[in-house]
Amino acid sequence: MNQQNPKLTPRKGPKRNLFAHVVENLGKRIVTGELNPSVPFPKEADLGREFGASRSVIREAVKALAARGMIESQTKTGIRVLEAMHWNLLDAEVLNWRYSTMPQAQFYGELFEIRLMIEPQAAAFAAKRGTIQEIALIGEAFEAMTHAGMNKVSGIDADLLFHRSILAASHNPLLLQMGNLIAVGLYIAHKISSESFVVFLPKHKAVYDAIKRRDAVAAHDSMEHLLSETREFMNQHIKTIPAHA
Amino acid sequence: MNQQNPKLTPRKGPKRNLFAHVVENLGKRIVTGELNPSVPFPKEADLGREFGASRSVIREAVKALAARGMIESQTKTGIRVLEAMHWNLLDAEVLNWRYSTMPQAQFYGELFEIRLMIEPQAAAFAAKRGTIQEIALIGEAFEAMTHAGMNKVSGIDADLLFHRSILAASHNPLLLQMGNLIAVGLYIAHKISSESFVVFLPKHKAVYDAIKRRDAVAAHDSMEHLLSETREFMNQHIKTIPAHA
DNA sequence: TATTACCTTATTATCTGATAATATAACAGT
DNA sequence: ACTGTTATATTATCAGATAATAAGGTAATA
Repeated sequence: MNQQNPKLTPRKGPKRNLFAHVVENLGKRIVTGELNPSVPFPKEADLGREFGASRSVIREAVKALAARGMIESQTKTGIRVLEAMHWNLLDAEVLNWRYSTMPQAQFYGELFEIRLMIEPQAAAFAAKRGTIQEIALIGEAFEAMTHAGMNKVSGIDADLLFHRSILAASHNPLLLQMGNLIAVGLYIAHKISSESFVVFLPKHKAVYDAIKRRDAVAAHDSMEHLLSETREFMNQHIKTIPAHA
Repeated sequence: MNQQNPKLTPRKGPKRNLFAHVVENLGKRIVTGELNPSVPFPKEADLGREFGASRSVIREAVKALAARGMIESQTKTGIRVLEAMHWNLLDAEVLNWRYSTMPQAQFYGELFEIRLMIEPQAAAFAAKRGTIQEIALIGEAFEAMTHAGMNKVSGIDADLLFHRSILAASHNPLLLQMGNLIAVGLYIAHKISSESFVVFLPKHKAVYDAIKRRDAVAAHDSMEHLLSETREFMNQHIKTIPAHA
């Protein structure tokens, strides 16, 4: 009965998906530190008033954030933000919230540090353990990259698929979790420089070839090389880009 | 009004925390594959009947699982389980569900592969970037380990704190996420062999000393050594243990 | 036959207004 | 100062609505 008035929310306002809107709004406020463990968190009733949402929606949103380790809710005590060390930073949404509220270079730096720890070893595992079918999927992703040309979206998709296929071929389910991280990384990379993945096609091929011929050491090193070069390339371009949207 | 009857749930039954019980029950059924993308997921109404819970509780539980990437819910379509690649496997709860429903050795193997990728480099970063205060915390955690003696719980706590402090000193927030993974790993390790962390005290000290003297290479190598030795030790003991509880 | 437009329906999304449980705070008694 | 009791604010759960939406069926049309 509250937010329905079209004059109050004339356009662009969160019409449907109230739940998602509340989650995103609170999530972003938490990652920016506007809501933090030290300040009192709004009560369910306050949130309902603020968003013009019923208590059900608010409670569901609170549970969704709690499942990501960002808040905790207790009878009588109310809701409170947890320390950042408890957050599920590899969750796709949390990654996006952080990305959209952090200095681009810093976020990108964090991302690549992890990728450099994970992906070379994952490539080595893929070379050692990947089935023929799994390795064929890596090849298909590479083919898709070559055919994407300058098409940005399909380029990102293919690039992401390439890296995800390697994680899948490594036969460690925990590694697949890193896919989200790579996805955000690629999104940023292509935003910074759309031709980046064309430039690095040969280096992707080197990784694929190494995996295909079961050369774990070469797979490791070529992946490490690809990532280092990409990071270097981005560091040179990132300063030319103003603060992102 | 349904499950309240004390005769139906005489003891041990999920009296309070209905929400947590539903989340855990569904979560475990999903990780075991009993509920998977191919089979139709129960509707909200069915779940409410099964758990003797109101729709509110069911919906909140669904949102909590959806936030972990395990299910998706859509009007008219209903709920469906997502492919495992979308799950937040590093979430503390998901880790526990998987641990309690997987062969111990396999789970432990997955875990240590990741730890070996992450922690040596994290130790190197800690040596390079850690503040004096952060490194002091690592030292305190080590002291706590030495004083824990054979006290299992405080030993695990101190051990976990030791590794977490190193992650924190690495100054990459994404690495802190790995803390959950280490926590489960330590829990299993001490279950397999309670004296393990006494045996490895000197190797922990080596890591701490290297970080304290800002020797990144030594920090990396000593952490790698500690983890490799621990894994080896566990592999020798793990077969003597029957399937866990 | 194939395609499009419309209608029906099952299911989740949201709202409203209750009662119950519980942790903090205030208070009283020693 | 300490300990036990009571009040109160807040979340937890319940119950029963209406609204929105996507899937499937049906009919009109080319």
